[in-house]
Amino acid sequence: MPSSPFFDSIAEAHRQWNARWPEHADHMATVTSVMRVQQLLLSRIEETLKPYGLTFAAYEALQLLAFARGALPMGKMGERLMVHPASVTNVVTRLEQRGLVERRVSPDDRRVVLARITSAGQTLAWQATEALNESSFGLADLTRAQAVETTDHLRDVRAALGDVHRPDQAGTSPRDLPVHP
Amino acid sequence: MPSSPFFDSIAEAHRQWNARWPEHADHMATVTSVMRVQQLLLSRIEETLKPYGLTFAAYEALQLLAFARGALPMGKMGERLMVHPASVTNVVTRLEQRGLVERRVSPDDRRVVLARITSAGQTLAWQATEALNESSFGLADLTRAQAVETTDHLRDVRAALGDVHRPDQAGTSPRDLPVHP
DNA sequence: CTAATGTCAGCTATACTGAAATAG
DNA sequence: CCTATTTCAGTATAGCTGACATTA
Repeated sequence: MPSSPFFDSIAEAHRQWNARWPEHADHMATVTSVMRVQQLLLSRIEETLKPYGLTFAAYEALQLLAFARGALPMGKMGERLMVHPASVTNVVTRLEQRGLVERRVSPDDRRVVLARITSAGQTLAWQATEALNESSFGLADLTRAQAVETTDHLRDVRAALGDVHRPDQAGTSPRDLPVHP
Repeated sequence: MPSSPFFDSIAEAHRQWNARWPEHADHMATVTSVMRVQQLLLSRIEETLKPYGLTFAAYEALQLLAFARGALPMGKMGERLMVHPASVTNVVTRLEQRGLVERRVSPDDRRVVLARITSAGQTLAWQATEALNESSFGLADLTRAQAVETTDHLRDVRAALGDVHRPDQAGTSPRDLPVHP
């Protein structure tokens, strides 16, 4: 919760940075803004998900399987979600204990464990998604135009972070998944 | 449609959402973008901070005290950092054990505990800040103009989240800077 | 043989809850 | 008596490391 309604702590931090390190203040402010928005959004989203017993990480894993046709290898889930392999084991185990997901060994490669969503999991994923959609993922006060613009700018940022290639530069350089360096 | 080896998982998610819940796909994409950027940035930043033995949360607390003239009440730190009071106790205790921060009871209100940075803490905070500035907080590939634009858009988002009230205030984003180097 | 996949134990850190202690 | 501030114990989760078994 914000301390004072008319005090923007990020603007304040930008001022202080600008007085000392003016070359770096703008990038600092961008990073701080991202962190703050993420914190606020995560808080709202987890509040929305709480009735379904899901954290956002658990929801992301479940929704990934809900969209997937058939089963996904654990490793593939880690790539898509950009989380550590051990974290995939962790979250899938908890979903499995609740009967939302099933594990089975791949017949093609017996090292591989496939995760598949159950019908109970599909039902819960659908309900949780409905709730998130109803709340506009916490951004109900943002117009769709603002949402699109923000996503576009964040695509530039993701491009600078190597997460995506700009639409105007097709297939030029490598992509490695920054999961664990 | 050729399945490009460089596919944007956020664009992919937006496409899937749009096929099912077109009213909500744009907001979903914004939230997913914020989460992804935060994840990538945090990873880079914590890598930069690792030589100093600081997590990003610990750095934020230390830097808050480095900017503060004198001491800050624990509760005030929690407000500024937007973290739970128990988390403030947690991080300050760890900083105190390393001699970077000192606690003392406020003479004005003996319920209040004041935290003050030590000279060792000031030195470490300065070094860590230098390292972060040098790395442009992980955003070296982003121009300053892009950084400013992104911060501006995220201010709209923060306004929609109640984090700031008047987005049209001047002085927070220097628009008189060169647009492109 | 080496490499890949997933799991496990163990560690650290964050974040919250509810109770308690102290002080205003 | 009531409220405010901080701490503490306990719980849950996230994320990582290193070791390991299994299999390709």
